[in-house]
Amino acid sequence: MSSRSQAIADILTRAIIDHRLVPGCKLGERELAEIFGVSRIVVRQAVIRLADDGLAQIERNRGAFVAKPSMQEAMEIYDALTLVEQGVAAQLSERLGPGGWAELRQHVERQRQAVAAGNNALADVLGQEFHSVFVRLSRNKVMQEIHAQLVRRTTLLRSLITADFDYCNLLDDHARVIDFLEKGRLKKAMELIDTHHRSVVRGYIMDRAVFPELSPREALAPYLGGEGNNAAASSDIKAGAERDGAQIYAIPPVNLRRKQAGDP
Amino acid sequence: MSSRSQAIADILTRAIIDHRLVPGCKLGERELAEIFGVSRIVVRQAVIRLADDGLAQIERNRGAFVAKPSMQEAMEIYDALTLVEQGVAAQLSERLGPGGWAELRQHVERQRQAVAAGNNALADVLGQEFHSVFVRLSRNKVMQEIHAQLVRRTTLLRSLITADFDYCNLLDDHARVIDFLEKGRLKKAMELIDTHHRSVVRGYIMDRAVFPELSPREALAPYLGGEGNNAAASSDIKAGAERDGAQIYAIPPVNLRRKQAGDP
DNA sequence: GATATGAAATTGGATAGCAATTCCCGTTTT
DNA sequence: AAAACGGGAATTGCTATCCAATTTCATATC
Repeated sequence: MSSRSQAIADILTRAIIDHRLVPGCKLGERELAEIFGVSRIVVRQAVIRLADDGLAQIERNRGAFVAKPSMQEAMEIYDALTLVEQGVAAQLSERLGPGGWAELRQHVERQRQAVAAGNNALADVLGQEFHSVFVRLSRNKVMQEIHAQLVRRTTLLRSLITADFDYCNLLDDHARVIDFLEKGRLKKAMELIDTHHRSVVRGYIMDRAVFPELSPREALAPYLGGEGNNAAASSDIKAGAERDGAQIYAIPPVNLRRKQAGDP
Repeated sequence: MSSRSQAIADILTRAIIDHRLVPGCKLGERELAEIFGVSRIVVRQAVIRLADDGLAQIERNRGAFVAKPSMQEAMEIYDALTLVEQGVAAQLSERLGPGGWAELRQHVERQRQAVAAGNNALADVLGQEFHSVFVRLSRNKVMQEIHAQLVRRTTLLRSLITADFDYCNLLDDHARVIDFLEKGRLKKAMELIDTHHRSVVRGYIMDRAVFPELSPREALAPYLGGEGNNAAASSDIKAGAERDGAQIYAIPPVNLRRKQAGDP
């Protein structure tokens, strides 16, 4: 099925979006090869995949590092995500059948229950999944893959900021988008998608990095042994015992929106 | 700047979108390694890149082949392309300044001259380039990269079909899109983008291959300038007449996903 | 203290080789 | 004779080791 380098690329991707490997973290070939018990070449192939996905960056003769996106790039990613989801919304508003709307509502309901149960980690995962389900209903695999990549990159961005999400509010957005779309109020839905993402980015501006830096060996340990896929179960990471020396990657509080530099 | 495998991936990409390597063509590791004078490992890394781009497919223990997209996938690619360009159109209709509109019109004018001169090859290249310029004006690098990949895949599709394009007609579409957008008639413009792409797909009849099948050695010969690994030398194989621009190629000859370090 | 220098570490790549899988073709069986 | 079978031949996935180029860091020198 999947080659070994693909498997390793998947694990690294998982570790990155789980915030176990934080931006800037060195991905040394020799070290990773030892951790995974493979040769360096396999690791290199995996890292190339990550770089093509925008999750790592390779500097010649220096090695690979978990990508550290700039604020500019962060906004571009969210703009692209908005563009894609607005487009999908336009398609769904014309094409989606009752079953599709039901699936979306069911997903929102599951997230609502998670919030009610106080399971914020699960709610967070479901909140992200909603967008993927949304795009999946377009039945366009190419679009799905593009969207999935963008989502991975937004997840990476969360390592750089403290997100203080208001789950209820975002959840409400999801439900309202469904309502608007099913009633054919496409324009309203698209506006809401835009403001939804903007509100997420606004949460990003807040302040400082909170995820502790782990060594790759520590970070990857959970993915190696019994293959226990407890991503959703793993509760929040302790923010307090953070290494002081870690360079804080503060995102300057810039105005978010579309006013670009060369805007006439 | 770029590693060896990246350079080879670029050449292979170029050869594929130039229709010198046709879908289904075997990309044997040993053969390519011999052609490029590198080891198999470098070739494999390059081929993995192509596969991630959707330009090749790798079958375990069988090897890599130039991708042979299905009709379903072809439609999905064009749907995705339509979605992206409609979204960009919506952004540009609000944001783009006079300089941007002028650049677009200038591009159309150049293509018109090419058509008038009977240089169909150049007109074809310029026609594709228009879409890239269009997206570039959104000033969103992430979006540009997504779009560029989609364009590469549509170019691949042309190896599979008998296309007899009406350049004048498509050219006219470009001009009309600009007109609509500049006048704020966004909806009209978006409809036109849709029908524009649909008219291209309609020309696609995936019955027979129209491009002759070359052996990889023959196909790649033109890109191997004098033993040096100068990938840039391969830029003007087909659009040889067009050297003035030098700023952007019809299809980005490199995979732009890797971020360059000196990004201001 | 600032700079030049050299050793250590790391990456990019080459080569040889091995196990596994698939392909091909001749042989055997029905 | 046609189908089933089986054993190389070829190819891929991967390992191990080695080498060159580059970066980095520590030391020596001015």
